[in-house]
Amino acid sequence: MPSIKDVARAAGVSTATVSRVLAGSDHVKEETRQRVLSTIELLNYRPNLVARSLRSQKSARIGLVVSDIRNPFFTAISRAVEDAAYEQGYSVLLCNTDEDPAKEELYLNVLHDESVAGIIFSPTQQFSARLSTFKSDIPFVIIDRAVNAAQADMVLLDNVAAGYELTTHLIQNGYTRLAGLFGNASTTGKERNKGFRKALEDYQLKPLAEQFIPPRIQQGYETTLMLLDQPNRPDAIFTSNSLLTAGAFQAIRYRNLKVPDDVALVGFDETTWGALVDPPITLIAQPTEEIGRTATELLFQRIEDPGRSPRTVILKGKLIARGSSAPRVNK
Amino acid sequence: MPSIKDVARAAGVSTATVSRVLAGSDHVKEETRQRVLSTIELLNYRPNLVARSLRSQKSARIGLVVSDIRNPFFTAISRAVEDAAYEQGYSVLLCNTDEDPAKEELYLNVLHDESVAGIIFSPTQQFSARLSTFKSDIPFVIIDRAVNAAQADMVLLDNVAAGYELTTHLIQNGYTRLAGLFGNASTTGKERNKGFRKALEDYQLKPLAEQFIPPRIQQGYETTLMLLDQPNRPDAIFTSNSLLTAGAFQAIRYRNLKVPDDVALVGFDETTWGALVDPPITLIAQPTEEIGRTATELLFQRIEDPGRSPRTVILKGKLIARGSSAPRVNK
DNA sequence: ACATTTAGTGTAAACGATTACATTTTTGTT
DNA sequence: AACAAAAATGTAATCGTTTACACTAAATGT
Repeated sequence: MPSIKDVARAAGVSTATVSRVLAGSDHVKEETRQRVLSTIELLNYRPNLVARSLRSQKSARIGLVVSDIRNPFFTAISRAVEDAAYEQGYSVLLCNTDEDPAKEELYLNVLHDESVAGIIFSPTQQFSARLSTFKSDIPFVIIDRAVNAAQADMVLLDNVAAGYELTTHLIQNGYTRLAGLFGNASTTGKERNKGFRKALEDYQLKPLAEQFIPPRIQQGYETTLMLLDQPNRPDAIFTSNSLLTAGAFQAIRYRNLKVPDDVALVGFDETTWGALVDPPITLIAQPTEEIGRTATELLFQRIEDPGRSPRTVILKGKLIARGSSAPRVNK
Repeated sequence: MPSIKDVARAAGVSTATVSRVLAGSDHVKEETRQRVLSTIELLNYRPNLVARSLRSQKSARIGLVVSDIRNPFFTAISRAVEDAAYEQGYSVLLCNTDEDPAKEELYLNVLHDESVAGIIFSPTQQFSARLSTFKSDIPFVIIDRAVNAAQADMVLLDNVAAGYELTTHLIQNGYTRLAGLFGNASTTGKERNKGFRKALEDYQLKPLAEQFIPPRIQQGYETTLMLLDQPNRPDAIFTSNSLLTAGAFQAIRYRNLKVPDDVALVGFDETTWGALVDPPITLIAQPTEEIGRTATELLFQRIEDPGRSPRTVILKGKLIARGSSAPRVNK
C-alpha cells in the first residue's frame, strides 16, 4: 500500500506538494501537478483516510442512529441519508437503538470515539435529558421526533396536521366510533394523538379509546383484540405507525371482521404490504427521501458553520386514501 | 477533549504507562494502574480511535455491503450483523449497492480507504471477475450469493434444496402447471431455479415458464400479468425472492384471481406482509439472524487468522406452509 | 557482596497525512 | 543586470496513539 511518501519520492517532489495536488491547491505548477497525478495513477495510490482524519481533526463519516431499522420508515430514511451522504463523499455508520436508552448512549459514545463529523438521529424519549450535555460536542440533526429544547436542528413531519387529516378523513367517510393506537416511545405518537383529538373535537365527537403502547406489531395486535372485544366496538381504528397498523390488521382478521365494513383502519407510512393487503390501507405517507436528504443537508450545513442558529424543517405528509377507510355504507 | 498526554501528566506517569493500562497489560503496578484509572475517570478521557487506528494499522470497523436495504432479508441481516459486531466492540459501515457494479466498486474502495478491518457483503454478479484483485486486500465474507471461486468465506442458504422443497410442496398439494419467477441479479435465483427444475423432473412435470428478471416489485408484477394472460395459465407461481412475490401478488389481485384456487403463490423470506395478506403466503424462511451472526463470526476469525483456509457455511431454510398454497381442491 | 534476573516505567520513533513557515525559483520592473 | 515580488516547492512539526528499546530499582541467586 503506497503512502504519500512513496508518491513524493517517485514523482521527485516533497510530500507537501503531493498533498497540495490532492487538495486541489492552485499553488502548484501545472507541469508538476501532472507529474504527481500520473505517479498517483501509476502507483495506484489512495490517501489514507485515517491519517487524514487524525491530522485534520475531522472525518468524512457521519453516524445515523435509528430506533428500529426494521421499521420501513427508518429503512427508507437510511437509504436516503446514505445516498445523500455518499454524494458528498461521506460514509455512514449505522446504529440501531431498539428504543433502548442504554444502547443509545453506547452508540453516541461510539460515534463520538469514531470522530464522526456529525450525527443524524431519532432520539429515544429519555434523550431530551441528555441533550444539554450532548450539545456541546458533535453537530447533530434530530429526525422524526421533536425534542423539548428547540436548540437543535430538526426535520420533522407536521404530525399534528397529519393526525388531524387522517382523522378527518375517517369522520368524513362516516366513521364515528374512533379508537386510536399511539406509539408511546416518542413524541410523534403524542402529536399524532393531538391531531386525532382536535379533529374529533371539531366534529363534536369523543374518542372511543386512546391507547399509548410500545410500537411493536405484537402490542398493536393485542391491544386491537382488546378493543374489538369490548361491547361498544369501534368502527374505525387509527394507528400512529406502521408496526401498530400491522398488528391491528392481524387482530381484525383474527376476529374475522371485515375492513372497512366492520371496522376501518388507517395508519402511517408507506410499506410494501400496505398496498398488497385486501383492502389496501389508507395512510399518511411521509416524504422519507426528502426527510433523509434534508437532514443530511442540514447536518452538513451545521458541520460547516457550527454557530448558526438551529433550524427546524417541518414537512407535510400526504394522505393516500385507499380501501381500508372507504366511505361507510349505511346499515 | 483530553488526550493521553493530559492523563499522563495528571497522573504523573508517561503516556506509555497510560497506554499500557488501557491495553490491560499486566506490567503495571497495581497502585499505578489505580491512579491512572481514576485520572481517566476524573478527566473523562476516552481514547481517540482514529489515532489508535493509524498507529496500530487496524480498526474496529467493519463494512457491510448489501444489494438492497429495502429488501427485508437484508434489513434483517443488517440488524444481526450490527448486533454481533457491536458485541465485539466493532462498528458497522453500511453500504447499499442497488445491484449496481459501479456503486459496488465505489463502496469497496471507500471501505478500503476507511481502513475497515473486514467486509461482509452480498456481491453483484459482476463481482466474481474482480474477486481475484480484491482477495489480496481486506478480509471479507460473502453472504447470500455464491461466487465462482470457492476462495472465500461464505455463508449461504442451501438454495437448491430450498427451491426443491418449495416446489415439491406445491406439487404434493396438487399443483401441476408451475411457473417460476427468478431474480437475475445473483446466483441465488439460478440455484433456486435448479431446485425448482429438479423437483419438477422428479415428478415428471415440465415447467410452464421460467422467467429470469430483475428482483423488483414492478418486474414481478409485469411478468406475472403476462403469465396470467397466457392461454394456458399457471396454477401456481414460484417466486425466488420477496420483492418478486409482492409483485406477483399484486398482479394476481389486479386480475381478480383467487389465491390459491385460481393460482397458488409461494416465495422466499419472512416479511411483515407475508403473514398479513389473505391468504398468507407460503414461503421458505431464511435464518437471517444466524446468517448475520455466522458471517460476522467468520469475519472475525479471518481477521484473526488471515491465512486459514476458506470455509463455506450452508444453512437450511425452513418451509412455512400457509394458505397461499393450500391443497388444491378438485374442480 | 556481587552478578543476574525481573518488574515497572520512561523515551522516542513510528503510523500517514496536513500545513505554517522557510526557502528556492521564476517572473517582472527599472 | 540587479532587485523585488510572486510563485512554487521544501522542511519539519503536528495530530493521539502504540510499542520497541532503554533504563532503574528491587529481588533473587551464588
